[in-house]
Amino acid sequence: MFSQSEENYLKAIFHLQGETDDGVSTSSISTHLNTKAASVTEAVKRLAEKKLVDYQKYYGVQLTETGKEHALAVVRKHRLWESFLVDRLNFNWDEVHEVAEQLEHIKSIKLVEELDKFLGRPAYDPHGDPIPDAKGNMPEIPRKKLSQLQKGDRGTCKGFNDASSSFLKYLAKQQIGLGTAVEVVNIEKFDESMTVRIADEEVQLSKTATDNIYVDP
Amino acid sequence: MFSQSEENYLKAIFHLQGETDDGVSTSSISTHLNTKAASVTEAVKRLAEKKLVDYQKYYGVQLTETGKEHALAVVRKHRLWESFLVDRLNFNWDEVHEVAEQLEHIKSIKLVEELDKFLGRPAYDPHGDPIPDAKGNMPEIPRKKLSQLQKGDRGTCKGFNDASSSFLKYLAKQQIGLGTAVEVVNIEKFDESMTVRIADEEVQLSKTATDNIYVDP
DNA sequence: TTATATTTTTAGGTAAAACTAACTATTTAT
DNA sequence: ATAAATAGTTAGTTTTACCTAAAAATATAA
Repeated sequence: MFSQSEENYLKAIFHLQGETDDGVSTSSISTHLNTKAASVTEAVKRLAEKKLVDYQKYYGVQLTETGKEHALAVVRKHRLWESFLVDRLNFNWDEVHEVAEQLEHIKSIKLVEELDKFLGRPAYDPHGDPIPDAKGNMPEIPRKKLSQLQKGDRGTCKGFNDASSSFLKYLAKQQIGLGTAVEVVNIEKFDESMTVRIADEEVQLSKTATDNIYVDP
Repeated sequence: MFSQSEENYLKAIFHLQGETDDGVSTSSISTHLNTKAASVTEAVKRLAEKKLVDYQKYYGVQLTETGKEHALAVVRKHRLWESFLVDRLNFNWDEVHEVAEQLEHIKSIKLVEELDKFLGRPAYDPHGDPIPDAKGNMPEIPRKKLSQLQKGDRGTCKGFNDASSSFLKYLAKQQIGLGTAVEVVNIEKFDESMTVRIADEEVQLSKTATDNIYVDP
């Protein structure tokens, strides 16, 4: 089995890897996990020894097949627990992250399977992110960033990219949540900030914000 | 906050302390936690430094008020999670322990409170053990397992833990039901099986069976 | 293309939590 | 009451996972 720390590294690398095929840098991992670069180098060496990542000095890391499977298993648990907290325990979707960070490390295959069944095998978590199935397959959804919409376009919020609690609180304050209907009223040229209409209220959103909000047309 | 290891020590000391007022011995803790006595001495020193136990070299440890509160909080979480696993996730009562050992260390006051509410504020866990409330109070009359009675003790059956049909058939065959009066005639040392008198008949019950029968004195 | 800046790694240190082996205190039995 | 047995503690290691400071490699800019 793997330690919590190892699982956190796998997850971080998974998230940072994204679509690209190049290695994930030491510093990006250290930023993501709030540790120092030196600690990352050590951790990554341990992971490489265990064949969970491919690591080349000075050129970053990539998950191996095994590493990716494990990362996906952790992501699956994280998102299932978030669903549980919101759907069954009355948590708000912006206060589940830290707790799910702990719960995702619980080791029990039966627990995950039964939790999934109990929740009705949800495809998306409360943030709109897809939940991998037991084999690591994600449901595929076409998602657009709010920042990609044009003036006059309408959409429905389907997910949020940045899971930081400050961002989630910001969204809550603006009355934006999953399923919220938005209409682009105006886009400022100089900073790409957006004025959007939400239930007859007009709200100003920075490019940073609209980059992190996913919408369906 | 306290580490998992520290919480495990607190819980072990709590369980070993029982009713008595004398200190819990190093060796009993090491047996309970499957560690070595030397490790316990070290751990206990750390706990004493944090004012969670009173420790006198060579004379064992006792929980302080704070230590006891914390131990009870962990016990509460453990038993709530066991209830959740059995009542909602279709676990059998004999496969929940290891998972609950992990879940009991999750840190979130809201989680415990909401879980308790979600489960309908149960008074007993699936093993029949009382669940402390948020303040650390246990339900008044804790139920006893038949296996906890001594030779010569009498009791009345108040409930059964294992609801499997094989167990219920077994009980029916032995003429044991709700309200049945039992008297402990003998306890075998080597396998803890019990001879009980039920309406002038003597019956042999395994430890597995007596663990699943609750009695009032 | 060389100098500077940035990034990454190495080296050395710390703390928690376990271990073994050796020593010390307490208890028990003759 | 003293020796033997049992129990508990100390000392010295190990592993994991973090850190800082210094060195090395890579990237960038004049």
